[in-house]
Amino acid sequence: MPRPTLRPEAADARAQGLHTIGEAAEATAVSAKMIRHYESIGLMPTAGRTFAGYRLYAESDLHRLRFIKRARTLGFSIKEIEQLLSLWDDRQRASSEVKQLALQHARALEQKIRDMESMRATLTDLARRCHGDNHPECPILEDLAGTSRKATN
Amino acid sequence: MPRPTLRPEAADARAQGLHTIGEAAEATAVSAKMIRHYESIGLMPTAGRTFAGYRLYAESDLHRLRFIKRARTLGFSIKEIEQLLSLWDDRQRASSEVKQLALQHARALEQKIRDMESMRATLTDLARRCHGDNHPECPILEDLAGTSRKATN
DNA sequence: ATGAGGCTTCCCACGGTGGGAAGGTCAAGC
DNA sequence: GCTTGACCTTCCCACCGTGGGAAGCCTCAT
Repeated sequence: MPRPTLRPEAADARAQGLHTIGEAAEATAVSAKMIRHYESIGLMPTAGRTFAGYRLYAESDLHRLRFIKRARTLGFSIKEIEQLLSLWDDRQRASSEVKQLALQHARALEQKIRDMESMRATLTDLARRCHGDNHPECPILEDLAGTSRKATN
Repeated sequence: MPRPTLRPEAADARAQGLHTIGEAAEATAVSAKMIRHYESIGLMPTAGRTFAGYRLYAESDLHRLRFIKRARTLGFSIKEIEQLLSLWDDRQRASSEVKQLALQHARALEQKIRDMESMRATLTDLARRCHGDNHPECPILEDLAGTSRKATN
């Protein structure tokens, strides 16, 4: 995704509606650190620069950053976001691939949720059976040590 | 948690019921790699060695490794496991601290579960509304791009 | 004695994010 | 004009937990 490197003066940049990385960060809730990172891994196109070397961002870049932010919030991995972005860039493509990605991710989430729910249930059960007083006996430690007779999961 | 460094011959070690790291790994489902790692970060005591430098593990070590394994399975972090182990080592201590740790961890899990459940719901909703056919319009991409009118979360 | 397979240490990778140092630049105020 | 402070740049390091792999010993069975 190469893009011509612009090298306007800073003042010109403002006039053209371009934003510095700090402004882009504020506008998209993606830290400047992460914006540079996304550029370095190719998730964002190589940013244009002022003569002084400051990165410049147009509205379309902010749009893309918000897309990434939203996808991260939904738990998509960087790899998955790469795919989503390429599908987004290529509007011609059928939506079935996108749906596929979304459902696959939803299934992965379901699995994780089940795992964590199981952990949570075990923990609250153990905690319920633990007096939590001065007595040394504690079902939680017993479970972890494998010395309790009734395993809870 | 220093422990006298034993330096028996390998044959002696077997006779004393000691295990190599590979045997310990198999017996506890903790990889040899991770056992060394846990030693390096102080979660496991410095292992005794044969003259040849091989690490040796007694039953109590396997016990501790199983404890760690179980706690990791329950999603405790290394830091939390450190605390749990110190509570375990010091049986005198009241069980209230353990209960505290368990409940705290359970609450953290609940939060994560809620977050992931929210993501999952959004994704399945978007997928449901996506035709998944050859048409380019796709609510999923629209949501990510922020162009859809009804946000789903 | 040889070879397979275990063990040792050491370094590197992942994903995703943050911290911080050292240095250049911009805009505002005097 | 010059200083000051906020911003930008690059670069390296950290976290957590785990795995991969290289190079070099060690042990045991044949």
